[in-house]
Amino acid sequence: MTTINEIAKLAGVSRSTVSRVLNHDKNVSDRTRTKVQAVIDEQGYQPNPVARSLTSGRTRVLGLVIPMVVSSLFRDPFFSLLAQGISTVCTLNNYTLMLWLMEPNYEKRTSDNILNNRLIDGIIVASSKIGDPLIEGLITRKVPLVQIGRNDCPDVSSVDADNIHGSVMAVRHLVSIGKNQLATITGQMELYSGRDRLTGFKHGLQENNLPICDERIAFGNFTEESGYTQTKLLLSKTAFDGLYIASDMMAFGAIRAIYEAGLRIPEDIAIVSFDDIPPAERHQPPLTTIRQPIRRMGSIAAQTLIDQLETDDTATPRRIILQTELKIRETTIRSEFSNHYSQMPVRSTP
Amino acid sequence: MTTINEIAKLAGVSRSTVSRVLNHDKNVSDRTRTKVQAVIDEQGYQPNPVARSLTSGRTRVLGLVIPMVVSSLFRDPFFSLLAQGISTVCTLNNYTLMLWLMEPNYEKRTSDNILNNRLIDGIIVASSKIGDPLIEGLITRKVPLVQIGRNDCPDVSSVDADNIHGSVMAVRHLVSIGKNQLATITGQMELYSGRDRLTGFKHGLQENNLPICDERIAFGNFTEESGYTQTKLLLSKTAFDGLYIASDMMAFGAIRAIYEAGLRIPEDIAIVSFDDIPPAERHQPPLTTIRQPIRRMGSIAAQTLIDQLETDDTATPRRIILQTELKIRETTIRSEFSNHYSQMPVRSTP
DNA sequence: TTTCCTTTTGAAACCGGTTTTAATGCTTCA
DNA sequence: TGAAGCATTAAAACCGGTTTCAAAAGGAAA
Repeated sequence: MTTINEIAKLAGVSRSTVSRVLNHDKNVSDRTRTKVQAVIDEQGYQPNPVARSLTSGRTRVLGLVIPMVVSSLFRDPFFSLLAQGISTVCTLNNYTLMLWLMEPNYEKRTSDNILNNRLIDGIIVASSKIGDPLIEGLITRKVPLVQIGRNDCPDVSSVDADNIHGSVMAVRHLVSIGKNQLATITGQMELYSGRDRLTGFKHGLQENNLPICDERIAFGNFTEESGYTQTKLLLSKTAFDGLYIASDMMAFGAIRAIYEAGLRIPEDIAIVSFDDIPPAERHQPPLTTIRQPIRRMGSIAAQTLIDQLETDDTATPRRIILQTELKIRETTIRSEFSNHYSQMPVRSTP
Repeated sequence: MTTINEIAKLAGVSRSTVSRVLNHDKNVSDRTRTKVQAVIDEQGYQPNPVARSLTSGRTRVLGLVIPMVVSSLFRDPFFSLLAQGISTVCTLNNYTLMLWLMEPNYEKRTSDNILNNRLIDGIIVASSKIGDPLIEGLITRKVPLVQIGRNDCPDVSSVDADNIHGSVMAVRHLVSIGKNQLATITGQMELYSGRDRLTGFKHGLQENNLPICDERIAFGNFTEESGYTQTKLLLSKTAFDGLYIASDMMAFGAIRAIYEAGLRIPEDIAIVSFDDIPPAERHQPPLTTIRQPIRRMGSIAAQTLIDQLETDDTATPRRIILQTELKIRETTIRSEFSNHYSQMPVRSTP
């Protein structure tokens, strides 16, 4: 691999000069610059980023941590979309992305790896648990950090969707279509997104003078599976005509459970969920859901982090909250042309 | 951040000695070793990996490239599972993972970034297109490489599922349940996995003395969407009682199309797909599919690459082909207790 | 032509490690 | 007691860049 010394020799200058040309330093005469640049181009020379990093202290590498609290979480398109948003911004800014998937089995180990890794300029942590030691560690070590999802610590930058307001909108919508016995299935209570969506649900009930009944609150963990089982649980112990469920994935499970119970959607139970991942629209029936701009959250987080790094201002935290949007589809309002399953053959006798 | 010099000073030795202790060099007296180690532990000193890399030429970073030929591809759990497998092996071996998602819009740009990036010791490329210039570039630059998915070049290591044999099994199964008018929807022909599954399908037909009819071959691209549209296309132009479709995601689309056409599964059309991603089993109806061990492909690829790097033997390519398995579910054989949709309410009149 | 100032360039120091080479100290043995 | 041999350690060179500092070159003014 060619080094700066060889380029210097070929161009007949010192390596300081080559370095200046590489870094667009103005203290180089035009004649020298063109001469050196010609050699660089001819040799297809690229400076060694490791050597560069050693002096500059910068690597142009960002870290992305995705805790797989439940390993199946990553199957959820949420993280794919997030990664896409982040990756694109990195590419456009000539950064590269280092990925850590935190499997529960190796949580401690991965966490240590991340903390001891000095290759990254900054890090994005997606939906970490409340009080996650990794976050504490990153803060102590002053690693520039942007969290996806809100956090308590006001010193940390974060990008989040307005979970509370989104949830209020969900309740309003259910009320507006005449539902008044509302139940909810929450996400994980270890995540702010899980808590906030429950808080918003309660706000919504209060706002509409509806009672908050504990037996109409079931606790899920964002997985399809938990959506299914918690819906069954709710159905078994209480009556309700509207369900606010904290993620689309869980809604898929809920719909299964509701159909298996022989109930109609939305006539018997209307459902509003949260996320609006791509399959939400394709699903039968298509989900009414609170859309959060997942991919955009990723790109904004990356852009924020890069801005902080490039302006050398990692001290002042930036906290960004993105608005959500109610997407009305057929789990709350049956469209005129809707035909959930109506063309699907019902099984003849076994 | 503490450096080796400070440790040396504190321990009252030269930095060479500290370096020896760090690298478990035997030429250090026990007395000195304990003394130095004590200081290291006390200070919580970790050597700077960038500086280390500069001399060692190793970074302990692996690259992972996921071309998003269709941007929606990454929504497919295939890549999530693959990434999981790779990530776990990296963590266990103290490697870190650098991720590139190749968006079609920035393909050239990303490709250049990857090629000019000298931070990685080796790279794993997942389902690259046939003749992908990135691969050529990596080979020319002698970057240690493992491909997920087969390739023509015998010099490159690869990990692949046995697409051809798996497809033959699919046909055998369809024939075994009495189907003899078989159609197929292929994956992308730019991918070996797409081609091989078609090849296997044809082998299967020949083996069973069934004709190969061009109008029963439709060309998809692995997306749910293409599964839907290509199934409609097939239904419109030919009759068939068995469908071999090259991915689970496409099968989801195909099922939609078949139900919309008012046909029964598996009575009118039986379906075998490929992959066995997690939703395949949960789907209604659950998919009969050829299982490929996706996560394991990822971990084997990573382990192979790491082995090659650590044994300094990146010259001899290793080509690994993993066996597939037929998972029989309800898109080919209705179970006794099956109840596809039978409990789901059919829409009353609008 | 000389002087002074501004550009431009090269030499040297540095980033934080590893590795080679040379020096030191300690044993061992004649 | 002195020389040889070995284990241990320090000094120095190196990895491939950037940056500081000083020197050289060039140009303008006197």
